[in-house]
Amino acid sequence: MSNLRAQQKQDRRNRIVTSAKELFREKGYDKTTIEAIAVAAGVSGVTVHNYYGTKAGVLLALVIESDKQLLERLDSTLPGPEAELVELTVAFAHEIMVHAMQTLEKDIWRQVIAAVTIEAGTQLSKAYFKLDEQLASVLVRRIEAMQRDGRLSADLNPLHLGRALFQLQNARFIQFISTDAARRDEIETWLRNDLVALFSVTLPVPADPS
Amino acid sequence: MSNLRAQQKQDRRNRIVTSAKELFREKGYDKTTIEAIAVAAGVSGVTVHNYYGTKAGVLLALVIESDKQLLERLDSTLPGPEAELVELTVAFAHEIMVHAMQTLEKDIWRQVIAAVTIEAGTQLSKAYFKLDEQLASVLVRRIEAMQRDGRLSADLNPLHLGRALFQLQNARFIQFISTDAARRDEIETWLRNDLVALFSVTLPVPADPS
DNA sequence: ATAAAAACTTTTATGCAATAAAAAATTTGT
DNA sequence: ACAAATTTTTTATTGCATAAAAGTTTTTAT
Repeated sequence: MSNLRAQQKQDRRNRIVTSAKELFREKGYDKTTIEAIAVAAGVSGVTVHNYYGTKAGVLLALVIESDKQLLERLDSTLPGPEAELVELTVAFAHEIMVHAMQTLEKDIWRQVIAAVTIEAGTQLSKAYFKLDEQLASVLVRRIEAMQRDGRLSADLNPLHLGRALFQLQNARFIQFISTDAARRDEIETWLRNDLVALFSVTLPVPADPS
Repeated sequence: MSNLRAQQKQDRRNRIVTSAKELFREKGYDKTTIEAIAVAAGVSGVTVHNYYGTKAGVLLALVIESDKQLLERLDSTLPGPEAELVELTVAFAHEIMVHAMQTLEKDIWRQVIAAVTIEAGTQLSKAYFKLDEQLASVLVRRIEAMQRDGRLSADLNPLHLGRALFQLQNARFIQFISTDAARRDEIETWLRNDLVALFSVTLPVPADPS
C-alpha cells in the first residue's frame, strides 16, 4: 500500500484537532499549551507547529470543521419562504450565534477573529473566508427566491444584497463575541434596527435627461 | 511641585509611543522588539509592559492618538450638504482608508484589529471603540441634517441608520486591510454596491387592523 | 534639612510560542 | 532486505509576557 504515510498523517491531524478541542473547552485557550495538545495527541510539540503553524492555526482548523456542519443545516433551519427579509436576516444571525456558542466560548471566538485577520493569506484563513462566502450565498439564494415570488424588486442585485446583509450580520456577530456581557437578543435587536433603518432609505431617482 | 512623578511618567509614555511608531514604520511590527522600543525610549523592557501591558497595547495607544486627529478634521473633509447618502458614506469610507494608509501599513493595521478584539475590555480597547462611536456620530449628525432639509424621511431613526452605515463601512475597511491586494477604489465600489442594494429594499407596510 | 515612607523602575527568573537546524526513525521502491 | 526519501523528534534560540525581589528616586512629615 502506497499511502500509509498519508494515512498516518491524517490520523495525526485528527488526533491533534480532537485533543485541542477538548483542551480548549476544558482549560481555555491561554492555559492549554501546544505541548499539552501534542502530548494528548501523541506527537511532539514541533509536529503541531509543522502541521498548523501556530496555536491559533489549530483553533482555526477546528472552527472550520464546525462551521462546515453549520453550513450544511443552516438553510433548513431558517424560516420558510413566507418570511420577510428583516426576519430572515435576524434568524440567520440567530442561528450563527447559537451555533457559535454551542461550539466554543466567546473568549475563544475572539482568538478566532484575531487569527483570521492576522494570518490573512494563510490556507486556513482562506478556508475560513470561503466558508463565510458560502454562508452569504445562503442569503443570496433566499433573496433570489423572493424575487421570483415578486416579494422583492426584480431590479436589485441579489448577490450585492446578500453580501451586504452578511457583512452587517457578521459585524454584529463580532460585537456579540467581543463583549462577554452582550446578549444574543440585544444583538438581534441592534441588527433589526440596522435593517429597518437601511430599508427606510429610498434611492433618489436619477434625473432623466430624455 | 507635587507632581514631578506624574510628569516624568507622562514623559516616559510619550517617549515609548514615539519610539514605537518610528520603529514600527521602519522595521515593521514583528521585527521591532519591545526591548528595542524600551532602549529607544530610555526605559527598561518591563516598564513598557507595565505601562501598556502588551506590544499590541503600545500600538493601540499610538493608533488612538492618530484617530483622534482624524476625528477632528473628518467632518470638514466630507462633501457638503447637497451630497446624497450613498456618496456621503463612500466618501466617509474613503477618508478613513486614506488616513489609515497614511498612518501605518496594512500589515500593522491587522495587528490593531486583532488587538482590539482579543483585548476586549481593556482600557485601550474601550478607548478605541469609543472613538469608533464618535466617528459613527459624524454620520448621524449628517443624517439629522438631511432629515431637517427634507432630503431623508423624517420617520427613520438617525442613530440607527448612522450606526448601521458605520458598521457596514467598518466591515469593508477590515476587508481592505485584510488583503494586501485589495485596492481602495475596489472597496469603495463594494460599499457602493452594498448601499445601493440595501436602499433598494422597501419595508413591507404592516397590515392595518383598523 | 533630613530621615522615614511611598511610589516606581529595574533586575532577575520562569513559562511558553515560534522557528531553525541537526539527528533519528520509518516508510517506500527496487 | 537495503538504500533512498520522507517525516518526526531532539535540541537550541529568540522574544513576549508575567511575577517577585531589589534598588532608586520622589514625597511627606518632623
